[in-house]
Amino acid sequence: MSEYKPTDSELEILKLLWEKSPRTVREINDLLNQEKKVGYTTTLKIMQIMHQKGFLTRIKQGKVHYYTVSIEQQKTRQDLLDKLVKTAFDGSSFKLVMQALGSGTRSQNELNKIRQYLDQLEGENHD
Amino acid sequence: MSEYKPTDSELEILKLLWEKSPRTVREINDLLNQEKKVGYTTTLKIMQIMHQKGFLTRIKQGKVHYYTVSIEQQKTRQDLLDKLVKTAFDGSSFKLVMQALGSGTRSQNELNKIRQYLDQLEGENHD
DNA sequence: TATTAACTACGAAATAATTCGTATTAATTT
DNA sequence: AAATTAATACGAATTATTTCGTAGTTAATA
Repeated sequence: MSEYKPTDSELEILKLLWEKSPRTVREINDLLNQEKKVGYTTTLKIMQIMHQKGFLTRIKQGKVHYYTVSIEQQKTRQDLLDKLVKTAFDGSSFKLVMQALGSGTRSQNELNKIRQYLDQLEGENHD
Repeated sequence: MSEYKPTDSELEILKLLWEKSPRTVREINDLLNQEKKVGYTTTLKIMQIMHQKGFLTRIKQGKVHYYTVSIEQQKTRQDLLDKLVKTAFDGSSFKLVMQALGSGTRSQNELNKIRQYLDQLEGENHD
């Protein structure tokens, strides 16, 4: 039940690897540079640290390393949500949901999907 | 439309000041120390920085400063949510809501309040 | 008024995250 | 096989945050 709290830079890399794994440092760095200027060795270093933290696995092929993400996106998202709930929403995920619903217009479709999900949750509760 | 991104320590202090303002550094530090050990000058320094950043206003009375929080809890929460949506939920607050709903059992009452709110949002959309 | 107690200001150490330069190593090309 | 290219490893500089010691100031008290 360990908790994944990647930093912002790590999250940018995780995002790309959840999209597609494995990738090399070169590939990740090229993708990152479509957004902002960042040196190759910077990306390398961060990926090495992530590997050390167990966020990534890697295999060597020739001289390059192929990195694969080893933590689940869903679990990581949950950990980040939990942290936010705890630090900024008095520990109440209900409050967080209400606030999140309030921001941004939502399509009919989304609203319905949320309703469906609520029904489903209610069904589960009634055991 | 400036964005409030308080650090974790700052958030702990903001929380106490949203609960009740104004308060002195001494009061805040005492409250913090109910949770964890933290030196007086540490708290002082952070509150000084928060003041400098415009998160807090203060008035001097005798030799003590009375600090008041000057940023809205709601807006701060929204900024933190927006950041999380952007960095970890592909920019989709819908995804965040769905995930947040999934975690933790919710009371009938909460479920109903969420439904009510959805209806309200739908009403607004239909104008 | 002198001493003490409590506060603020400020600089700097400690910690964490990011960035990058340089040395080294491995593969490819000439 | 020598030179070039492209990768990794690693240490150190940079930046941000947190922590705290010390000096100085203000107010209360002896």
